[in-house]
Amino acid sequence: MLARVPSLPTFKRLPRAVREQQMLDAAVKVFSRRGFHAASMDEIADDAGISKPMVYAYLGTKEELFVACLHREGTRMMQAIAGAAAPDLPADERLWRGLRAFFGFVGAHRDGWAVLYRQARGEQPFAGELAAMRSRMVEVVAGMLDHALRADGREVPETELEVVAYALVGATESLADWLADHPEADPEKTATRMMNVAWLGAAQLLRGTTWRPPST
Amino acid sequence: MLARVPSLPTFKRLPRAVREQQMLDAAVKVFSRRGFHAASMDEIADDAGISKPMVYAYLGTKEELFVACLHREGTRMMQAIAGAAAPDLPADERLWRGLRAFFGFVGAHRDGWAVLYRQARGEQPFAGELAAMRSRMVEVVAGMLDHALRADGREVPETELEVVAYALVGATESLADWLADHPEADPEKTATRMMNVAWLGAAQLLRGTTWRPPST
DNA sequence: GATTTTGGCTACTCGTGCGTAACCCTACGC
DNA sequence: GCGTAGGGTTACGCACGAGTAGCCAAAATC
Repeated sequence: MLARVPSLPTFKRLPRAVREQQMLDAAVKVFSRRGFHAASMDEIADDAGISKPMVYAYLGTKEELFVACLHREGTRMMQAIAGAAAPDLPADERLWRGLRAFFGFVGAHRDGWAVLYRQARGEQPFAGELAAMRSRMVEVVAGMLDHALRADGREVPETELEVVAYALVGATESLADWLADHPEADPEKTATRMMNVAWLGAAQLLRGTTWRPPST
Repeated sequence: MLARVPSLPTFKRLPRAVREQQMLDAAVKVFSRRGFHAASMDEIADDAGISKPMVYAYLGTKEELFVACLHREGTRMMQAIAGAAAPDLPADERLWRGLRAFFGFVGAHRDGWAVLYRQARGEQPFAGELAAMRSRMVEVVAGMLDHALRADGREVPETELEVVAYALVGATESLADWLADHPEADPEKTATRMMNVAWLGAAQLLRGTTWRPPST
């Protein structure tokens, strides 16, 4: 019925690896704008300049696609940070470098961050995935604090450290959200601010200063 | 076809106000467990012990229902906090009381918090709603810092304060998540930890101490 | 130059779940 | 004692979007 146009030379046969990246780019973009559920596979395929079945053929179902996005972006981020923080530097220097790398990354991948990390927090199937990454971050930060403390001859129960680390990571993520929402803001400056909050507080804690609740 | 049982006395005619609360309770519960999209109106209605059309009649569409949940829980939380923090106390005392009230609330409404605030972060239609609440919190915290600073004769640009406040609020939310995930954890203790991170850091800032990036 | 592999498409099926039409019955006001 | 408003129900329409069947063509490969 359809007068099949005999393949108008849209000749765009590309190798799988390339197409997969295009699809992931499109997926990140669409997921970030619409949210996981509101995003449609059709729109993603469309945005990638390809048809839906190809997406299924290469990256699998919608959930698998989202996880693939999460992994790619997460790995990129981890690498950016790991590459910046040499483990033999003093704690504040390491923290500073890590933060700078982190905010630099978020600044450069604003919607990648916004899309995935913001999305993944809510949706059940992915919350675990994300939580695992966050855990690794918390671990690293807690390890750093612990290291600094021991070097100072002090020791603090693990749970305590973990909670503090959790708070710091949370604050950092929060500022990342802020950064993602303020396109004109400077990542470097944001990192400095975070450092102010985190380090001045952490320094006190490392020194052994502790705040105590007033007798109620 | 159905042999209609002539109204077995399930007699459960309740006034609108009551049913609405039951529905909201059920909605909060289901939304928090399943997430906004995965939650079905049927399940909510079921859980509230009522039929679906009643939910539509009283609370409107799914989105409207969710917003209603957000509002109820948000208002409750705000009241809990506002009731605790008298405005004429010193900054640290106010902060402490606010945090204690906050974590107390989250501890007592774990799934209310988890469900709504965690959900609302991701979903486009509600992100705004949530952002507005967060803004009010940030405002309050920033105002507090500003107040303390002025009393000390110092002054700091508004944006700077806002970002610091944002980080503190973020850290607090993060610990709230942690608390919601750890049923055995003590809200009071969590509040103390947060106070340690926030106040020891903030105190330094208030004193005028500032961290500066090393010359790269 | 034939064959197989790989990249690609159009056009469907089918489940799921929101929202509603149409109807029922009890309690209260008068 | 009777009408009516408000609490309640079942059973459906319908749209939307994930995932698929089936087919085509251009490169590799032999």
